[in-house]
Amino acid sequence: MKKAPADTREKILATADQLIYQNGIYATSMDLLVKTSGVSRKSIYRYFITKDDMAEAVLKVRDIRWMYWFRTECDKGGTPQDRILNMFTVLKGWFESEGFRGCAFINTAGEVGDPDDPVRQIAKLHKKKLLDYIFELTEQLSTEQPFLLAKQLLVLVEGAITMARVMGDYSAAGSAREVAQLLLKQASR
Amino acid sequence: MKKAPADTREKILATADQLIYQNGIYATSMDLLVKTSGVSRKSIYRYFITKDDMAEAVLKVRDIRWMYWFRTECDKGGTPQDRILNMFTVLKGWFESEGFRGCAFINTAGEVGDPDDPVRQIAKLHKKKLLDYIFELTEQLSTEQPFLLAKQLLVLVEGAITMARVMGDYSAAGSAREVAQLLLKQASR
DNA sequence: TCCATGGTAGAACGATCGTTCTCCTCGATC
DNA sequence: GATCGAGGAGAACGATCGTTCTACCATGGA
Repeated sequence: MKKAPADTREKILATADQLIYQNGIYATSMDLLVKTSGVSRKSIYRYFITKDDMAEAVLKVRDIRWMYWFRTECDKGGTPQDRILNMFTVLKGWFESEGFRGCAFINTAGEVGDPDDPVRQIAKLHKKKLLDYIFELTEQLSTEQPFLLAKQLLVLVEGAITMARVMGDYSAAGSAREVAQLLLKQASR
Repeated sequence: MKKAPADTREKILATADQLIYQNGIYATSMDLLVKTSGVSRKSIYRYFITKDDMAEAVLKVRDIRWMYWFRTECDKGGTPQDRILNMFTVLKGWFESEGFRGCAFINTAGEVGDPDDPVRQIAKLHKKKLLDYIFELTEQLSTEQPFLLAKQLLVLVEGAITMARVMGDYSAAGSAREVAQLLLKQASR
């Protein structure tokens, strides 16, 4: 059975995603990617023009996959309030999962200095999507300024992720959750 | 007048600090450092065993300098409450300052995958110092659990910095400040 | 049967990396 | 005045980077 053309591309993306998430873009050499994925150099360059092009594709896929996963997990909560608080429980589970290395997009922003770099745009867009999702939730609350609340909640989410990554303090998810609880109480008055 | 031996070392550190902060450790080549600083390769390697060794020194100096600056700026507030809220005003000023590129230590955590790497330890310690400072402030409040409050405030600080860096949203400092205000109101009851 | 296609293996290119080296200059100290 | 150490300019080393190339293999449709 001949492999479908898309299979090779996906194997490249899946392997590169793991390598980039674990070690970063710079530390992921094409040589390492070839050896780890079992895909030849020629095939890699058939599907991607350059390494940067491939890194972009990897991050775009991760953006979609992560957002879908996060949304699905959080939406298991019943009320909008539950879903909002659920975000921080989901984060805690993520922190404690094997191979957790923080947010790939925050890491990318740390790696790539130029704010106009394509991968930085992807990172920016990713956080924008996250803000949009939180805004969807706060809109369902009977609060006066749901967008301001969404931004405040995003600060909590980003803070927890950053503390987990830099300090290794996974309890930051709990701290953020406590604050979120207070915010919700305040918003419902 | 012959230059004091320490002058060359400090020139290396000052130049490397700027380059690393702007572009990251990987993107800062020794070649670029030589050209930018005007210090010869030989002199650099006289004061630092390796590039990694130099990067460590750079981050250690920045840790001390940033903490001193942040502390001094925040302490201009009068009451402990003022100082705590002042943190976010100071952050906003930092975000809007020329050449702002986020927190060098969060960036380092994004660049260096290995959590046991020496530079990652420096980053971790830096955030620990920041937590200690915030704890000093919350201890002066008549609240029951000053350490928990300090951790919550640190989540807000890290969240604001991360949003400023990744999204370019400097208003995150204001969002974090609003939440901090609510936390203080809650703590003083 | 032939041939286009997608794949692997691996050599090879030029560029750049961190690091070391040689050769030269200058200024302070004995 | 001789000596020594700090520093500068730049060549050079081996390693590794991203990228391209050649050679060969396997498959499926005309």
